[in-house]
Amino acid sequence: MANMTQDNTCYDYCSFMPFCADEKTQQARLPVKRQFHLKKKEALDLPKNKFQNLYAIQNGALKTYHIEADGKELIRGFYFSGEILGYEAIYAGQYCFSAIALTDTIVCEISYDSFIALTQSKPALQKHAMYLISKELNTGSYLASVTAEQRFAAFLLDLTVRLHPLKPQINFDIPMTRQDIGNYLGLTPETISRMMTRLQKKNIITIHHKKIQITQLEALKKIASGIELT
Amino acid sequence: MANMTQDNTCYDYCSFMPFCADEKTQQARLPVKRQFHLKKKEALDLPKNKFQNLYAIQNGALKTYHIEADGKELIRGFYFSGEILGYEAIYAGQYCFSAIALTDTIVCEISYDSFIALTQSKPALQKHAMYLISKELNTGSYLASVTAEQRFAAFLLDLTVRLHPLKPQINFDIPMTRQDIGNYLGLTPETISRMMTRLQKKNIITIHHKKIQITQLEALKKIASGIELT
DNA sequence: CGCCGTATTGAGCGCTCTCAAGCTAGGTGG
DNA sequence: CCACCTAGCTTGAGAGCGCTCAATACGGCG
Repeated sequence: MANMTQDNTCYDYCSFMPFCADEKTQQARLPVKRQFHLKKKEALDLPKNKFQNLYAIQNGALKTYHIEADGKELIRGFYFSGEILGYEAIYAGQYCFSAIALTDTIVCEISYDSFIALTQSKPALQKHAMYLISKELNTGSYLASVTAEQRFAAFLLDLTVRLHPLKPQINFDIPMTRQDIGNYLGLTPETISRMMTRLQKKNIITIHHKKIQITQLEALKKIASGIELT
Repeated sequence: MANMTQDNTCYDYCSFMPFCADEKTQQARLPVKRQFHLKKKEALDLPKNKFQNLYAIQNGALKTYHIEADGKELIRGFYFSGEILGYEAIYAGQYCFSAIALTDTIVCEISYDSFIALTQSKPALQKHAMYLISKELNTGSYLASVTAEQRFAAFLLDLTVRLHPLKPQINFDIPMTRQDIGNYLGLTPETISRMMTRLQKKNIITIHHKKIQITQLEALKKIASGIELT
């Protein structure tokens, strides 16, 4: 059962659970090949030059990135508890990115072939698979927003939902650095810092280091959607 | 056979062909519900509030967009011959965007349920389906590029491949307006125009209105990847 | 306690936007 | 067939947002 760690700590939610456990029998259906317990800043060991596994983040947070021709790191995305990493690699047939844990993280390795075989047997599971990958097509749509404030506000809203899939939280720890946020949003860490101060001065959020509280959720949504309050 | 129009004009390629015709028997497998012959600027009729079809662009070009809270149009993507529109809507259960033809375009409407049923029967087809949707996850990755010149160069390279899937072309007609390109890349039409003149002055491309020729492909790739030549 | 990665804040610059004016091409109607 | 008309494109000048560079402060970890 993928949402149960080896030390029997039970986590609430994994989008991959329908593939791992039968609703009635609670029997495992999709075997977890390996389970990684990554420390903060530890890299996820992805096979070179061949795609063969999907990775379910059971608990924690990861970033994926790759190094550009000019040597700069480019962050492609963040993955949190219950999310699946690896769909992008199906097309290329290999993982054209690296992944690093942002906090201590538990990851389940799942064979893509067994995954396909399992969805073959159950139409409902295949629909769920399509649902999950379609969901990923919709992530990061706010990267198209124009201003830095808009993009950053949308990013915070994204975190409220994705860090706690079962119940959105307005109080949480930001797991990544200002640099990572900036890289992902196409901004500099200085700009992220300035946006934090600006939103705090507007009494929309409260920030202490990694801890953030959203005090005016609706105002934040308005900023994210481009409706500025003067 | 989905890559054959009603007037018997045969087009070279459609990524959905494996679903429509059996390689050996050439028999139709996935029925095309409706075929739309859209004139330039004509909207594709998408069902409201329910997702139930995928749309294969048999020939032509479309843009998808949606209207932001502040009333502005935001272009989400372009779709060309052989590409499939609709995967993003699986997640939300509805089409949260509109689609408009950029040129005269032929579109095949395919039932999502029959599509799922067909992939159930053939593992190879399901893998192909996953391959196609994974491909879409990788589109537009260059939107993260920093400078306007980089993004525009990458956009041109994208067009060389996607406008002619069988054989990349360095001579082609740009099907969309400067405004559409700018909107998609997060730039203004003026900036697009300026980038065109700049690349032309560098003797990397030649542009006359909609007609473009890429005269130095490698130089364009270098610009797209951030390696500037001084 | 001291170190180093991370974060904040400020000053000045540059890329892209905004606004505006002219230009081009294609379509329409007389 | 031509004059007009309009949407789209080009080009220029000035403004502003976010970047660069730099100095300082903070905090986790040994």
